[in-house]
Amino acid sequence: MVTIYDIAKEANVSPATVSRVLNRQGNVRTETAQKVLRIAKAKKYSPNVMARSLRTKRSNLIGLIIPDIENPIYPAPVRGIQDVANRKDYSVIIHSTDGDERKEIETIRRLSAAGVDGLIINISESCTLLVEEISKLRKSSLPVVALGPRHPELEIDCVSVDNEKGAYLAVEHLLKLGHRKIAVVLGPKDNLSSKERFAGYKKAMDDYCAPIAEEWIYEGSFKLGSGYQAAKKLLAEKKGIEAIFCVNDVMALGAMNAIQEEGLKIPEDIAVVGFDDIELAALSKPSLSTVAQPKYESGKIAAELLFKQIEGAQSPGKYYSIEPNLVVRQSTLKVTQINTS
Amino acid sequence: MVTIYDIAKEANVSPATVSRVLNRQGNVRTETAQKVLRIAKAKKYSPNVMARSLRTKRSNLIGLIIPDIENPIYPAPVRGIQDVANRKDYSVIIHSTDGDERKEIETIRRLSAAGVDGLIINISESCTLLVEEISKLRKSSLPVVALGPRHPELEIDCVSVDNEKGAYLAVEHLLKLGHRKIAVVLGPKDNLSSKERFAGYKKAMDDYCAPIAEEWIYEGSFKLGSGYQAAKKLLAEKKGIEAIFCVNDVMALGAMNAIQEEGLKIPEDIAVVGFDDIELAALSKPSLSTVAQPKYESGKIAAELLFKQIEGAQSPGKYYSIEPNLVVRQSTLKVTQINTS
DNA sequence: TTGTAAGCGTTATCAC
DNA sequence: GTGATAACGCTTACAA
Repeated sequence: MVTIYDIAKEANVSPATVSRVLNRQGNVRTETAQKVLRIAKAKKYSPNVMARSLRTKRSNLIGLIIPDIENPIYPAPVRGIQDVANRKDYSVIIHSTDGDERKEIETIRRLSAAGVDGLIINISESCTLLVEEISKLRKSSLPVVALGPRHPELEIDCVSVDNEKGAYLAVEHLLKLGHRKIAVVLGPKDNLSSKERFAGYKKAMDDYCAPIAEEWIYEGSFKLGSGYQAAKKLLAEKKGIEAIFCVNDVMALGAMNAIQEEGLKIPEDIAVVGFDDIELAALSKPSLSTVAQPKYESGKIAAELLFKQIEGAQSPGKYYSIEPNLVVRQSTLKVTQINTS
Repeated sequence: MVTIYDIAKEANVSPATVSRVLNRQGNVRTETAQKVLRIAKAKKYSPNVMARSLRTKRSNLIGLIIPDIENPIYPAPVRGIQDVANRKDYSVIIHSTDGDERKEIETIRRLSAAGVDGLIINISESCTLLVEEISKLRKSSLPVVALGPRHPELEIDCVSVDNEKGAYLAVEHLLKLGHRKIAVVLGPKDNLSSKERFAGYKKAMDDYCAPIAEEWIYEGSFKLGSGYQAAKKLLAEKKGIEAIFCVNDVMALGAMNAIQEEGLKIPEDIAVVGFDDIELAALSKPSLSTVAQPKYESGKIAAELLFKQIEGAQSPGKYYSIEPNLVVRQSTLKVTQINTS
């Protein structure tokens, strides 16, 4: 490994000067600077990042904590984060914690000990210990931003899609199509996104004076199978349901499978709408109406907020809400529209 | 920040002793050790990783370079790598380089300068500069393993699915079903996986004495649209094709869309088989027969190989081939089988 | 069993 | 403009 001392010796200058040149701090004669640069290049010098970090307290690393990179909603925001980080000469360390609070806390500690310059965390459930841990980070003045639903007690920058509004759009769409008996398939009960989306469902139903029956509400797990189960159960009970709003696409796909297995037609017999707009949604038969959220964008914005903090800005714990938009496809077309499309 | 000096002072011992305790090196009286541990805990000491790395030349970081985390074939191996790394108290830095050789080389340099203890690289195309760069790493004795197709000139550990065999299985399956005129939709022409899969196609055709026509070979881009285009073209030319083998599922899905648009039935009129077994494959209508590869596993194995090197094993540039397996679904059922299933 | 002290490769504060 | 030199926080011979 070649150090600034090696270069200094060869250039007949002090290591300090070499450092100054390499960091373009000025205050060096152009001649000397060029000599140093030339030698550094010849010797293929590359700075020791560890040593530099030790001195400067900057690692050019940011940490990212998500539940699971295998969940198809994460790769896009991750890529958004990578892109802005890499452009700033930063690398990103990614941990999948399965939304397990203990793992999350452990990872937070590990990463802050590793000296990351900032942290982006996706909080899926509201856990008190986790919230405490994050508050500690804030106090230690490590830049942090939350990606995903905001936790009410957490005073940190947060970027998330407006889940309530998205759900409202989806359900309103069903209502406008003339449906009244609209079932809803939720995620795990502590899940923040699910809660927000459920709130949107209720608001839309209220606004359109559609009564909500307890028996239309099904608590799922975000997984394909649970959407399938939900639809099977809902149909078996013969509640006369006209449409189903699933709080994510994966469950909606499962539900569609179940509905078709029962010999019913979508959307003629039952309309289905999801949430997320995963790639699959456009390709299923029928294609799935859903709520799209700019996922890459949300990662990008989160990273930009983080870098603002890293570069010294005070973070007021602002909430950046991303506008969702409704994507109408075949799973909710009016019957009369079907032949036309 | 609390350092070992703070603890040393409070415990009336030397920093060296604190270090010994914290690293459980033994040679410390149990009493002293316990006192140190207690104080460290009370003061919420956590070691400065930068300083430690500077001394030990170990960062507990590994780097991972892939084309694009948004490509659905990567999250699973990534997760496999994360899991084995995290269990060993390592974190993983992930870069998406879009398979751009310049970015790849830049990232390799950045990561090795950052002091990662090892590198896992997914090489999708065979670029001479990249190969050179990787050889350099090997010479500098940085542990490296390749994930994905092996580059012939590269003497490094490599784990990849046996693409040729997988393709062979897929095409053999079609042949056994009685098809002879089997078209193939390839990826970009320099892509290594695509080449290997094409080789499997040819071998199977040869083995079953099925002639191959130049006009059945279509060069795609791995993207949905290119599968669609391919099928449209193949059908328009009326070559009497009976089946299509697409070297990845995404193109196969596109092809199925096109076939159905042309009013043809799958598999009655045309059979389709893909490669990858992405989640979508099971859910499409009809569901897609394809070649599955244990993706999570492959990441896991790659990481395990890397850690063997990190822990001191010599790497002989071994090639670990992962067995693919054929998944038969509706897109290739014999007509007579369809009603039964 | 414990302490002293010399680095690891930088950066940054002084002087000159 | 440039050069000593003292950190940064840790590990590890070598002494004691």
